[in-house]
Amino acid sequence: MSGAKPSSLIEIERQVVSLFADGVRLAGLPRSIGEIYGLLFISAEPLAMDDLVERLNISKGSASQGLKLLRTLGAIREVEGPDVRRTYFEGDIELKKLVGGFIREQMRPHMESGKDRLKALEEEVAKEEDGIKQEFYDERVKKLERWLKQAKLVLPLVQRVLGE
Amino acid sequence: MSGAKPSSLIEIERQVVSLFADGVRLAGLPRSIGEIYGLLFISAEPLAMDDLVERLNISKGSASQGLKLLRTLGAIREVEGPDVRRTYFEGDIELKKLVGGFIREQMRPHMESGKDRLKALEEEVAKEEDGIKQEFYDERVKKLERWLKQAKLVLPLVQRVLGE
DNA sequence: CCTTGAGTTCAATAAAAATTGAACCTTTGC
DNA sequence: GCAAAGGTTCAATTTTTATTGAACTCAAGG
Repeated sequence: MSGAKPSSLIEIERQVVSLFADGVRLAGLPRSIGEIYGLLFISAEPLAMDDLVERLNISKGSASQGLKLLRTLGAIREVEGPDVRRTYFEGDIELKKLVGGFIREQMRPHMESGKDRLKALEEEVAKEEDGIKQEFYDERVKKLERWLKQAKLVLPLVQRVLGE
Repeated sequence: MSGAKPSSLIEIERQVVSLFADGVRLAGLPRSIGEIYGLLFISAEPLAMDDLVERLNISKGSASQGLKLLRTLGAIREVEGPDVRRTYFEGDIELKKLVGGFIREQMRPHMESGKDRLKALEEEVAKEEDGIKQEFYDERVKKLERWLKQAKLVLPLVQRVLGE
């Protein structure tokens, strides 16, 4: 009953956590991911999983999975902390890196599979007997291929612009 | 029992519909939106709501709501069709316009509200008594403001690049 | 080796989001 | 002015997604 637990959040933290919780939704990520990143972002000291569980009122499971995803995105980093038994984390606050990780992990895979599916579609169009229809379908598939190419062009550009 | 209903989709249509159904998820939109847009995209003739309901096996409600959203995004266009009583639609196939509509309708509003929330956060930080902490929080808030500015910078750039 | 605590996994559950369908407008043709 | 058809709305339901929590692994200390 001695060390007062610094549980729950102060108003500033609450606002930042909520801001990120909503923010990540726009990237299709679950709320808890945003909460975890948000608290790490606004914390001067690195935090261990237990801190996140306690202060955000989330389960050990959520915290563990959230930290895993954030690590693969390169959004957080493992650092040393007061207790050598624990793994501590701090947020990476370079927008470029966050966006880069998101593009690499969440967007590229979709685009790759899209490429394959377009290929299959092309083959299907080749089978079409009606010449008029075939030409129309072919035009549309070409349009899709152009879209994919443009998307591939834009992503690195975005990353470059975010690199200050 | 005379006019055979051209219900369900041919393989090419099925693939395109499925491609868009998955594709729009990455923009956080519901599957049915992608299906509707996909079928319009791959149809040479404009379609009315009833056609979508029948061929995609979705409810009138979904079709109506889906068409509404796609119209506000500027992704589809109302056109004349064989039956004067009905409203027919065709897909707009300019990527620039699709992305533009998405940015305008789905991203800008979030960014606007983000601006307000950052303002509120700034005020909260101003109340912080501990000077050291205040400086740290202030730095982070400034970082967030820079992020927002960069996002505002990138969006028009993306739109411009997609303009061929 | 046995205990303790950090961290992971995953089936069960809760929460959120999309979809349905029936009731309700609205316009048109008679 | 009313029947019929296109279209919309929204509460109820289904489906999907996120979260929990209990059982587990693993490493370190005694």
